[in-house]
Amino acid sequence: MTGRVTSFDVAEAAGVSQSTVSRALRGEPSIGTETVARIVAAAAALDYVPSDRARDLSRGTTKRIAMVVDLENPLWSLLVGRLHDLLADLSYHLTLIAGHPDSEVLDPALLGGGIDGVILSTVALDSTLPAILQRRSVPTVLLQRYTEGGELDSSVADDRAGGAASAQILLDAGHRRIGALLGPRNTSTGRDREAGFRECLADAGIELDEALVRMGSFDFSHGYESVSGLFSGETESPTALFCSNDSIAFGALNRACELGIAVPGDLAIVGFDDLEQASWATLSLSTVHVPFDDMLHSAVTMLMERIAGRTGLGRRVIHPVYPVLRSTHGD
Amino acid sequence: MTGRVTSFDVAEAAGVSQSTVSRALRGEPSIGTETVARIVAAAAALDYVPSDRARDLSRGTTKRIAMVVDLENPLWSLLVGRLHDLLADLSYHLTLIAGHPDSEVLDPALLGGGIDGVILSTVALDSTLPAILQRRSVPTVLLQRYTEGGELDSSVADDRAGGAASAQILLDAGHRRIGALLGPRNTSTGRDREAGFRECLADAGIELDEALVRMGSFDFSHGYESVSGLFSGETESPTALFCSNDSIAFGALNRACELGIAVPGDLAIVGFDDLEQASWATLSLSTVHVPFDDMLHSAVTMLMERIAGRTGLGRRVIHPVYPVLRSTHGD
DNA sequence: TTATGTTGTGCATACGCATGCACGATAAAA
DNA sequence: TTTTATCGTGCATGCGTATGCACAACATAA
Repeated sequence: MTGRVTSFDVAEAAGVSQSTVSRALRGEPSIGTETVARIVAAAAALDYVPSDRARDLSRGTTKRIAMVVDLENPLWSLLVGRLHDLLADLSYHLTLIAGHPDSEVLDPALLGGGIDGVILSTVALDSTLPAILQRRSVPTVLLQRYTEGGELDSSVADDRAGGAASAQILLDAGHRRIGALLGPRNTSTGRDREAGFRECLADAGIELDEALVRMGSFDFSHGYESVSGLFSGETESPTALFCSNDSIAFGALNRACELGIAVPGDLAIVGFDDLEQASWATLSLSTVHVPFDDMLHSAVTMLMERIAGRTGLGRRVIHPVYPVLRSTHGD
Repeated sequence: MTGRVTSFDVAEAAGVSQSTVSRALRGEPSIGTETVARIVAAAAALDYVPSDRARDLSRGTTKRIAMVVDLENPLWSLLVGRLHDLLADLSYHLTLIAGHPDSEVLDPALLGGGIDGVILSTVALDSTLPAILQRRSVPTVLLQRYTEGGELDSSVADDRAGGAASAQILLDAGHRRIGALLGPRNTSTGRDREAGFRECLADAGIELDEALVRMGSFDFSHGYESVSGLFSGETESPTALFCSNDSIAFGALNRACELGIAVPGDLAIVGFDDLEQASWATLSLSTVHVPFDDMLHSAVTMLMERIAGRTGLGRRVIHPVYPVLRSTHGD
């Protein structure tokens, strides 16, 4: 069906053997110049296209990387887009696989040898996936989150420092009654950003009112609904809100807008990630910049090393973050 | 490397032949219940995982679909995310391939039989890709745009009607001096949306001032920069702006915000696509809703039919669109 | 002239699962 | 008891490319 024409057909047309065709078309230097020319001509004439399936089986490699992403989290598109380009430069293709931090469904495609490596960006702290992949010797890198047992390479942001930086922004702006819309504690990003945030407040001697803290997923609706709750009049509302990521912050921001809560006048908001939209004038979100490009770059580098055969314990690359002051933090 | 353990090993452990293992594990009914049990046990004991590579070669199929997307256009993430889920339900995986409407680079992966089908969402009207894929009998569907020669199935929106609807929104709001930030004319979306828009204005007897028309790509910066240009004071500015998609509209909206141009007071804006963010209170973009879910659904349906062997001329499914009035159109 | 390289090709086989066909065994029908 | 199904398995081969090894042809050195 696919490649009706095989290398055997080309071989016959060119009057050589199949192996010679294979070598010639892949540019092996051992084939005579004239022979190559003849083979190339024959291949062109026959409209020959090598079978990827056969090549994959024969070479034991597929030049394909799987990325496990959380499709609920808008962040994935940012990561995937750039990753695609990075991999394309290395002649790899990208296959998408959905994964939620909670559901531990292991896509069989990850173990069947249909891919050369995996990039995990949705793992929970106690995820079992990493261990499985490792046992099966599937080259794997953790992208944005890490797990408890540090057996795998990981490329992450300095979430703790970022959480602290975020708190500092609000403190510097004079806020004392600060709320927090946090991400899941079973993710390193959720946990560390929270830890950094709390630490900074504690260092400043500010007590965090737990009534102003909301746990939720890393998405728009968490921010949206939390603001509804915090401003329902049942308790005294915060003057500032730390959000564990920009999506949450956008949700908060928009709900505040709907409720007529002035930002940052009545409510300051800081996010985390520095998504593209954060810089839009209409939103102008103060946030913490996460260097996704750098993170992706080292993730890919480490993955390639693993594919090339590097062994040994996991390496953890932590990328620095920095605050970006725009309009929503007050001051 | 990958699956050190093969079906031969399982066969030996279970005391049967390799072919029986293959049949048993795939649930062929012809294998005795007890034998199956023995094989399953052996497979589990040996930690056997079938080789996807070998299966692909042998079956002549890969259960993998490639989607060609334009990574510059934010729309792709919306499409890809949902497509992934639709395909997952059918046990297919999604592989991403970058493509620009202009550059006609044909990724060799599309022809090598490494995928079972292709969804093209970035084609230009005169693209040669469709013809190539068709000649090679690669099941293919055009997603959001179509091409001149209607040989392939396509699932698109009623862009012409949408363009008209958009113009009507602005006319109804009383605008007469209307500008337009259009997408590329070598795409069906760009051309048809423009055509519908112009047609509607013409029907209403309104003349479009070509000085207020800007052509560009379907992205944020087109909108952003065009507003800079239109309000540089060199010519009389428009009171309303038709944008060929939401990304352009967001660019326009944000630039207007920066320049202190009130929307919709000084400038009305309508977009096209109805991206998620359009509904955010902070943006509240009036736009034309495109039913991406429906479009994806029929695209996938048609693709599966082609993979199943349907032949014949291309079918074109046109999905209706409708205006969504929010806050930016004036009124 | 014999020994010693080079260079260019072909042969044979590996890769690991899927599957058409044949066959032995047990059961049902004659 | 012989015939005809039915069921369960194994054998052999296909899928199409990659590659180790052998070898012939021709060149260079001794």
